[in-house]
Order: sequence, then C-alpha cells, then structure tokens
Amino acid sequence: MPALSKNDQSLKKAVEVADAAPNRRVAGQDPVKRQQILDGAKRVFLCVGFDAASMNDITREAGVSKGTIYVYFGSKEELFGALIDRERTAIFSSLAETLEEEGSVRETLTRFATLLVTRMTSVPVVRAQRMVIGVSERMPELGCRFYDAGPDSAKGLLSAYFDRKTKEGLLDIPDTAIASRQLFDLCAGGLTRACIFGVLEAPPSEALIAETVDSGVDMFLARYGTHRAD
Amino acid sequence: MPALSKNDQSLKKAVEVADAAPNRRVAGQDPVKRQQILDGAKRVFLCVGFDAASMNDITREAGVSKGTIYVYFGSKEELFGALIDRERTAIFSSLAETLEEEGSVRETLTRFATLLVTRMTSVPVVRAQRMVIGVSERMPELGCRFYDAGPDSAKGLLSAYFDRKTKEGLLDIPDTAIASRQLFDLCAGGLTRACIFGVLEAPPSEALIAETVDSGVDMFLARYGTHRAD
Amino acid sequence: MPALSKNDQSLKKAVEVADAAPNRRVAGQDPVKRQQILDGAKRVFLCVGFDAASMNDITREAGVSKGTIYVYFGSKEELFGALIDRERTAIFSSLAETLEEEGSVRETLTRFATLLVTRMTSVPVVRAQRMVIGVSERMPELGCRFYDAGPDSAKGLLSAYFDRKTKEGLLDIPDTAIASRQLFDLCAGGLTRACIFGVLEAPPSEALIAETVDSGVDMFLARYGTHRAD
Amino acid sequence: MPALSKNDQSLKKAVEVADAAPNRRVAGQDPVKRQQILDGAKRVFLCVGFDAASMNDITREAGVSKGTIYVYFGSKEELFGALIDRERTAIFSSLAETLEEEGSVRETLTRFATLLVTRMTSVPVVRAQRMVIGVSERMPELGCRFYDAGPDSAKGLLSAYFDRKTKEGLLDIPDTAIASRQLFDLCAGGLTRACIFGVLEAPPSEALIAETVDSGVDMFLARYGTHRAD
DNA sequence: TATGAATGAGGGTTCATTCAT
DNA sequence: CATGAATGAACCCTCATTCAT
Repeated sequence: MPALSKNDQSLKKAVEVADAAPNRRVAGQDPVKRQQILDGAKRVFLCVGFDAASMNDITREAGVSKGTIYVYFGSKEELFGALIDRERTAIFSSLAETLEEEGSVRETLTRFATLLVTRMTSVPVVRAQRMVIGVSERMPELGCRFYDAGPDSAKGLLSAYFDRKTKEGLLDIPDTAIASRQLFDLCAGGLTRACIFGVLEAPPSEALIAETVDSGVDMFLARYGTHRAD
Repeated sequence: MPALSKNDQSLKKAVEVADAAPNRRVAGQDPVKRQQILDGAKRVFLCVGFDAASMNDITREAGVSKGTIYVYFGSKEELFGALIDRERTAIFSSLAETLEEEGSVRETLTRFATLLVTRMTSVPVVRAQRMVIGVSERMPELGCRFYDAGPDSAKGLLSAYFDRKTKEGLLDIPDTAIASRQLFDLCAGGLTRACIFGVLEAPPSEALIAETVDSGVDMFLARYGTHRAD
Repeated sequence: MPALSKNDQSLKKAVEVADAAPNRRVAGQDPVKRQQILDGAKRVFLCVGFDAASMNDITREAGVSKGTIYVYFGSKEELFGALIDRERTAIFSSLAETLEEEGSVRETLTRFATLLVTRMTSVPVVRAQRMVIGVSERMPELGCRFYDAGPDSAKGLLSAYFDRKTKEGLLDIPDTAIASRQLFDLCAGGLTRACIFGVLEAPPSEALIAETVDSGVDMFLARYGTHRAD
Repeated sequence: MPALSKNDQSLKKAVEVADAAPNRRVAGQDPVKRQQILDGAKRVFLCVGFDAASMNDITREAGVSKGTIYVYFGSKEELFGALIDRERTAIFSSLAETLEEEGSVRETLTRFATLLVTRMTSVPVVRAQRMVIGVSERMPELGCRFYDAGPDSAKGLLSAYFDRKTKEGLLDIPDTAIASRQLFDLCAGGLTRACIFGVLEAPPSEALIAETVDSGVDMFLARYGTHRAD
C-alpha cells in the first residue's frame, strides 16, 4: 500500500533523526557511542575501582579506541564523573512515587524504605558507592554530587511527606529533617554500610531487609507516630 | 697483637649490640622496626590514599630501606592491611569503659554514642574508612576485618549492655543485636556517612554531634525504654 | 543511448561546475585553498615549531578539514616543506633591486647588507630557520633547498654585482664567489647566528645592524676596494 | 702473612674508592653509568633530534632501563641539556693553546681558525648545533649556554690575543670585540652554516677549509694588519 | 640481614593518518 | 571531492618489586 508505505518511511526517518541517528557524526555527540563508552567504563570501574582501572581496559571493554574516549570525555576523571552521575540518577529515580501511593503511614514508610534499601544494597550501587568514596579525597565534589542527589534527595522526599502527615495529625515530628535522616539511617544505613565494607558479600535477602525495615519503622513510629499512624 | 685485636673485636661487638637495641634481630621480627614502618606508612597512606602512595614515599617516611619493608610485609597490600588492623584496634579501644561508668541509661548511651561518633568522624578515621572502602573490591577481607572488629565490636559491647539492662528492667529489648545496630545507625551512621562522602568537609561540631546523638537516644528510648530508663 | 546519455552527463557537469565556483576542482589543485592551508600552517608552525604543531591545530587555523589537507599535501612533512619553500621565496625576494640602485659601491653594499640582515634576523625568519635546521636531520633536502635559494641566491646576486664592478675598476676581486660569501658572513652571519641560538632575544636594533654592516663593508673594501670604490 | 695481607686489602679498598668503583652504589651518582646513558642519548639525539628521539630508544641504546635514566636525569630535557653541556665542553677545549704557540700573526690566526672550523664542521658538532637550534625556541637558555661557552668563548680568546698584538704594534684594531667576531664569521661562519643546513653533506675538505681560512685571514689582515703583521 | 639501584610493564594522554559518509 | 570521527601506536614518566652487594 503506497501511501502507508510512504508514511512508514517518513516516520522511520523522523524517528532516526529524533534518535540522533547513529550515522550522524558530530564529534563527541553521538549518544549511542557515549552510552557504549559509559557501559564499558562501568564494567571496568565497578570491577576494580577508579585507580586500578586503566584506560586501556576501558578501551577494550567499550569496544572503542582510546582516542574516541578522549573525544567524548576529556580525562579519566571526567569519564568517571559522568558515569557516576548517570548511575546515581538511575538509583534514586522513581522513589517519590512510593510515597504517593495509598496506605497507612506504616505501610507507606515500609514500602519506601524497602525499595530504598533494596536499591542501595544492589551490587552495582554498592560498587558505585565504593568508588565514589575511594576517590572522594581527590574528587570531593563528586562525593557531594552523589550524596546530595542520592541519599539527600531521598531524605528531601521524606521530609515533605512528614510535613504533610504531621499536618494531617498522623505523625508528630518536631524536626522533619532530623526525622528523615533517622529513618534513612535506621532502615538503609546499616545494611548499606555492611555491603560497602564487604561484610555482606551479596545483597541482603528480602527477609533480612524486611526485618531491618520493620524494626526501623517500629522504632520510628514509637517516637514520632500518633495513635492514628497505623 | 693479641690484646689489641681482642679489644677491637669486643668493641665492635659491643657497638653492634648497642646498635641493635635490646632485641634479637630475626628477619621481619623486630617489633620496633615494624612499628616504625607502620608509622611511616600511616602518614603516607592517610595523606594520599592507597593507590597514590608509593613505596618510595613510605620508605622515606619510615626511614627504612625498601628491602626491609618487603621483609616485614610481603606487598604493598599486606602492609596496608597490617596498618588498618592496627588503626582499627586503636579506634575502637576503650569504648567499653564508657558503658561501665555510672549513670542512667540515657546518660550512658549518650556518653557512649558521643565518643563513638566523635571517633568515627575524626579526620584520620574517615580517611582510613575511605581507603578501606576504596580497595575493598580488590581486598575484600580487609573491609570485613575492619567492620567486624570495628563497628561490629562496638555493637557487641552494646548488646551485652542491653542484655544487662533488660534483665534489670530498665530496657525492654526483644532483640539486642538489632537494637545495638539501630543505636549505632541512629547516632553514628549518618554523620559518618556524610564525612566519608565528603559532604561534611570537616568533622561535625560538638553541637551537631550532641543534637544527633540526643535525637537518636530519644528515639531509641521511645522504643525500648521502660518508665525507669531515665 | 547516446543523446540522452550525453544530456545526462552535460547536466551533471553543469551542476558540478556550478557547485565548484569559478575554479575547476581537481583534487589538490585549487591554488586558493592551497594558500589558505599554507597560511594556517605558517601561523601554527611559527608559533610552536614543527614537532609541537599538530595537524588538528593547522586544520583549525586554516579552516579546512583534515582530509583536505592530506589531499593537497601528502604528509605533515610535505606540508612543512611546501611552506618553507614559499616563505624562502618571500624572504629573499627584491634583494636584487638594492644592487641596481645608484650610489657608490660602499653605499650599495651597505644598503644591500642592511636589508639582508634585517630580513634574516626578523622574528619569523629566525623561527623558520630554526625549524628548518631542527628537522634537517630528518628532511635533509629541505635545508638544502632553503640554503640554495636563500643565502646562496643572495650570494649569486652579489657575485654578479662584483663581476660588474670589477670590470668597471671599482673593485678588484679575484674570486667573486668567495668574496660574496665573505660579505654575507661578515654582515649577516654573526647576527643571524646569534638570533638563531637565542642569544639575541629580539631582532638586533638598527644601530647594531648598522655598526655590524659598516664594520663588515669597511673590512670588505679594505681588502677588495680600489681607490675609486667610495 | 698477616701484615702484608692486611696491606693488600687496604690497598684494594683505596683503589676502589679512588676509581669510584662501579660497585659503589649511590643513586644517580655512578659516573660510569652516567656516561653510559649520555653516550646512548648522544647516539639517539644526534641521529633524529630532540623531539623525534624517544626515551625508549635511548633506553635501548644506552643499555639501561628507563627508570635508571630517570634516576640520573630528571627529564628528557634535563638529559638533553646535560648532553649538550658535555659536548660543548669537548668541542671548544684546547683552542686557547693554538694562540700561545709561536709564529707570525698570520700563521697564528690561520692555525686557530683552521682548528676552529674543523671542529665546528665535524659531524657530531654539526648535529649538536642543529639540535640546540631546534629546541632553542622551547629551551632558550640551552642555546645561550651553548653559544656563550662555545663561539663566544672562542671570540673571547681572540679578543685577548688581539689586544696583545695591538699593543705590540702587529695589529691595529680599534674594537677587538668586533674584530674577533669578524674573524670568526669570515673563517668559520659560512662553512658551519652550510653544514648545519645540510648543504655540505660531509664536513668540508681540508683544502676547502684552507681556502676559506686563508681568504678570511687575508681580508682580516688587509683591514687590521700593520706592515709588521706577517 | 638490610640496603637501594635497577628493572620494565604499565600509567594517562596525544596526534598523524585513514576512510566511511 | 570535502569532511572529521575514529584509530591505535607511541609519547614521557612512575613505581612495585627484585636481587646483588
């Protein structure tokens, strides 16, 4: 069918252009190649850390030449920073939704904390945190960026939620900033730290996460909950 | 000339013995030299981190030769591990005493937690943690050793204290292992993490520590305290 | 079919010609583009020298693409050689005229030598000489070309002038080739060498040039001048 | 026999110390190894110039490891500078003596200039000059050092000689600094420049040197000689 | 036994050249 | 035909480790 066929082609072309078609060449601007490099870098950095990772390894793993990497990223540090930014975004995305869904305060906090700790203790996230920490002496802004947009943003979401629930009379929290940090520390802090130090070789089991989160939420509500929290 | 010759030899030996201090020298067994090497290594590692520290720097700082270091420590990694073991011991020493001193449960926990977080967030300890984490991908057992004998041992002390106070009726804790981890996370976890990521450029102020610890102990006692806890 | 085919070809050619602006485009034959490349190369080479100049810099400075440069010049070395040839021509052009103008032998030689040494010691010419010398181990023919068409051609002009003046009885020169080299060395050699070695950071002042040239011409005429030379 | 045996050993030790025995190890202080490195560097630098010479090539040519080179010389530039200093010293040594020997002014100047030009146009000296010139844009002090201690020192010797002979009435030179530069330029300048540019592929023949020097001295004495100069 | 000079693989980065577009 | 993104060898230099003394 000619007409449709024509439309199909137009559509395809439009999509390609929208996708920044792989054949369009602008130095250091091809997003596919950029992701390819970041993927290779991720595999190498996650395995051995920043210092022990060599640009040669990344070259091999990413399947691009060394020169190409330097077109997209000015230095090893810049490449690392871009990688961390990308990963951090993925880690902490879509946490907010869990606070919007219906349910009691206990249910909501449990749901939120469970998702948070599951992510924070996943293998790649643990490795990412290790790396960021490992270089934070030399690249301090990287640690800040990771922390601010990561744990801190999670706490920001919580604070807003606490404000809301305090107004509704379901919680009674004098300082929501402190409270959100406490919930974070209680539920996610310990397991994350255990993973980061390598004490837990694998991510914690669902049961362990549940136990930890439940204990944490118990304690949190014992302190801040009103009789209507459950 | 016999007499003179004998004197010469005696003199020489005496000098050697004097030089050798009271210790018998067996390869890699002189504890003074071992400490000397570790002291030098500490200065260098803390300043620049594991990867950036060169054995030449350590050699210079320790005042011993390269070969000697390799007699005492088989590799750079082994040296680093030995250093971390020594430092960890120092960091968590004498915490137990704070639980033995008199005072209410609240006072005791506040005292313990304040000392703990002060140590955990001191500059050298933060650096040590960063380094351990940074290399834990390559040296996994190092992180475990640090964690087990560090945070975990602190929790062990707490658990024993909680058992005692639960028996005395001052606390009501169903699972003291969980409770000790919770207290640790509430009081020390957040500030330590902030330091490790470099968000806090300097150790937290006494006021911030006090606020954090007080909030944590408040919450802890809201959950586990009996009417007799204060 | 001939007719149609012919038309097709004509059409195609017409389009090509239209596209190609007034110049016929044959690979590497557009003299304007060639000069454009050489101009860019000159700026870069003079600034940083042969080895430190990157083809990327030249590309940027010349405003043409990398591939285009390689169409016009087979390699970096070839490009450099072409540049030097062009510059050399400019450096030693219009020297001949100074020998044609009227004036005594002393005046003429002084005029000629002053112009010569001024040019030889100008910043770009000094840099060009340095570069040629610096690569002459790797590109021996380049040095020859520069020398033959440069200093040597100047000497050629002088020789002819000496022949003329000897016939006129104003000079008495048994070997004009030797004499022209001597005048060159006396007047231009020393200052040029000082500039090339960097002992003179800037080109010599007019006064220094005058002094040098005057001393040189003095000596020259003391040897070769007749009583009628002045 | 004890006594003799003892003497033998002492003697051996003394000799070792005097020779700076190859086995005496002080980092970067073994003069034999230092010369070995310089010899290797000389071969490589002279062949391809500064930029094109790679430290790996020098490593191979010198028969020492890369690390060792960097113990003796902090960088490629420092190594190059040391090499040039060594060569320059050798080039211009023992020129002074030729001015002390007996003979007429003409004979003395001819002797001095012949030796000077022979050295300046020898293959290694030509190559050394090329290298120094090639890098003088980036290492200006190197060119100065070479020039000052080289050509300039030769001119210094000449000036002193001219002063002496002027006092003796054999020469009549108003400005001996200018005169010495003139003699240098007349006799050595042209041939040296021809060699440096590669126009003369091999050092000039003895005949060519003699012709050049004779013409130069002729002219020099025509200008500055008194009737008693020969 | 303690020393430290020597090793050489490997570090991050640059750049002349090529070739698909 | 012009373009410039991609290549990858080669650059200078560092440093964990060894071993002759």
